[in-house]
Amino acid sequence: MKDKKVTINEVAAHAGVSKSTVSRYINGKIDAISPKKVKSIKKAIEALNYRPSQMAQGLKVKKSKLIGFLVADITNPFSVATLRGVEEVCDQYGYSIMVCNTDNSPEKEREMLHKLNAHYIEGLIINTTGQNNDVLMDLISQDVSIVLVDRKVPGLKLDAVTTNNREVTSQIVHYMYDKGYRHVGLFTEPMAGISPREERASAYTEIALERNAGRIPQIYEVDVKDKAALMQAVKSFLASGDDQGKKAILGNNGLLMLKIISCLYEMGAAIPEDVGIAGFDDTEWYKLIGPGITTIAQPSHEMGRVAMERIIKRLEGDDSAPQTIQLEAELILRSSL
Amino acid sequence: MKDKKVTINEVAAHAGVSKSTVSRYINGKIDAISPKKVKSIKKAIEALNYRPSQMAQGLKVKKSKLIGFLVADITNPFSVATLRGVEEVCDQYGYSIMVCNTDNSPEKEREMLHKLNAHYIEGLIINTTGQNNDVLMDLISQDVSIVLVDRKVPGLKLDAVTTNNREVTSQIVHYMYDKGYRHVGLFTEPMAGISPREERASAYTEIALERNAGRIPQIYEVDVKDKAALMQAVKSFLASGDDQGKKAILGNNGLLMLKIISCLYEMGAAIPEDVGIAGFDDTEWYKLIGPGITTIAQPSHEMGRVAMERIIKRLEGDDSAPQTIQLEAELILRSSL
DNA sequence: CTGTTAGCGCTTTCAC
DNA sequence: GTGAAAGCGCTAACAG
Repeated sequence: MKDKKVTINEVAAHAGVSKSTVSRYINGKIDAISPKKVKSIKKAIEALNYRPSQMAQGLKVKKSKLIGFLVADITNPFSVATLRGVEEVCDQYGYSIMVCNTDNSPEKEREMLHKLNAHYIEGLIINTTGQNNDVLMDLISQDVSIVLVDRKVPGLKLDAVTTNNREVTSQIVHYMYDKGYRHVGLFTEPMAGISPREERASAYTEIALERNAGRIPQIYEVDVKDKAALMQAVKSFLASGDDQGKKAILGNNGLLMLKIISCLYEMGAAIPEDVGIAGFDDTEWYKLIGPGITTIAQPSHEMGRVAMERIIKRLEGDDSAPQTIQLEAELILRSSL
Repeated sequence: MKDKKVTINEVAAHAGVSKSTVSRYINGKIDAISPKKVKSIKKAIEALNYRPSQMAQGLKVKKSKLIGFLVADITNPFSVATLRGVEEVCDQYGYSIMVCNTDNSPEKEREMLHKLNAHYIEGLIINTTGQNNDVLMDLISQDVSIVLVDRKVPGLKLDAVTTNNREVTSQIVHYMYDKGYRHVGLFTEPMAGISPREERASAYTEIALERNAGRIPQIYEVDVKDKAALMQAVKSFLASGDDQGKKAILGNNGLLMLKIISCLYEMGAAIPEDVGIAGFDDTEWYKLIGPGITTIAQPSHEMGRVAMERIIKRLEGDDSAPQTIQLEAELILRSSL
């Protein structure tokens, strides 16, 4: 039962060659080996069911074939879609993924980064809190390729993959006013220096100011985890102002949208009759809820792919200046507005 | 910039001790070291920002601190919830998780298994296709602890964590008939030897036979990916029989439910007026769709926790007979029936 | 073409 | 208490 792992030595013995030759074989230097030895090595490997140890290889060549994927919350469908994209190209190149959640906690993020580092990850795709730039720099200096997804960090010269948050936010806010809404409120998770949130808020503010002169843009920073507070915020928005003109909510991400809709549902508010709503991230159930939720679909899967491809390029030696790749989000009109 | 990684040797040099002593320190054998050396080592580690290499440690002690999580599809919310559970206890014990998707393909599963094996995973939590028992046995013989989640495999004596599929399926099917439905159709992904699907189908069949004498239970095996075929199946079910009595659909998992509801929505069928529906897995949006979807909530998060705890126990040396831990799913009544 | 040798970063006897 | 030495499984010169 305890076969333990078969090593290169046993293969070498079985095949009657030295382990260097087996090593050559493993590494594809087949035409530097005599055909007969190739055969016997191949046979030995099959007979013994041998698989080279990543750990040993890695220790030697400093390549773990591991990619870290550090997200705020894997529960967010956005993250899962991204992960899938990352995975696609990882598979293609023989990399494996280590997934970690930070729950948006800088401390946890720090811890995870150290852990990933101990595993000698070669690449890191991260949705950072922005509070651990020092650790990130450490990683860089140890030759791990990093790409930021979704969130950029001011002052960190790193590859990044983002969406055109400003443009698309303007677009939807304009659309909301065009639809006749007089009061558009933005609900967002705490901005805390997180770039997409800030970009969206800033684009929202700009348009809201422009389209609704005299009315102060209403931004509600809420904690998705705190249902009661969220309910409170929603109620407060609905009760706000002079009560003239229709109101609509713009939700900053899919998870938050879910919670907001949930609140509306509990309050018995009809969409879009009582209140319009639109938000970021498109999940498959958006079209099933009530009249269908109008939304901004982010190319999350694509973002994952692109991010990982960037890492591959870096790993292959590309050392051009860090670039941020901006992908286009798409406005999907349904009937919640 | 290229600081490269600092090693135990540098720490030893900096602290003026041998690397053995540093090693002892790392491994917590502190009271076997003189206090002054402890101090200087500690200082050196901090100064140098040293982190021991998992790879080197692992190679030496045959412990990678890596757990494999192999699921059919991480896109399924069930999998994500489970992953979160697994992660919780992993964090607690210093393990990291390697996540892989098999897409229910035995070949891909096999490949992933080999990859994980090359990384010397210590534990494996798997949602298996059931077609790679040989590889699983290999892993076992190499001392990796395996626990099956959700899906059991006949003939494989392994720890498993499942839900009480039969009981809860009976319960809901009874409930459906009690509610006055005369025709209950089960929609499931291909059973193909996958235990929960079979258990549910068998429980369904039993109750359907019992409650609706004379009518043959209707099981539709469909591919979630094939929208057209699914639509066809739904239509066929709705058109079936003598058209007397209300019809209801029982969907075998969350992803499938989403697709089915989507079909119903496109067909303009009202829930529950035109057709009742209920299914497995509870996702947060279930309650927001139409009248709210009646469902069977599986304790997926808990399943992940329990599975990983089992692995920890095994890793700690527990070698009692494999056990299957059955957790209770819960019927959540809403208004889709 | 192929084997010998050294060593990746760490742990672990085994003496002192 | 502590260091020297050997070795985990593998790769990479370096000879031959």
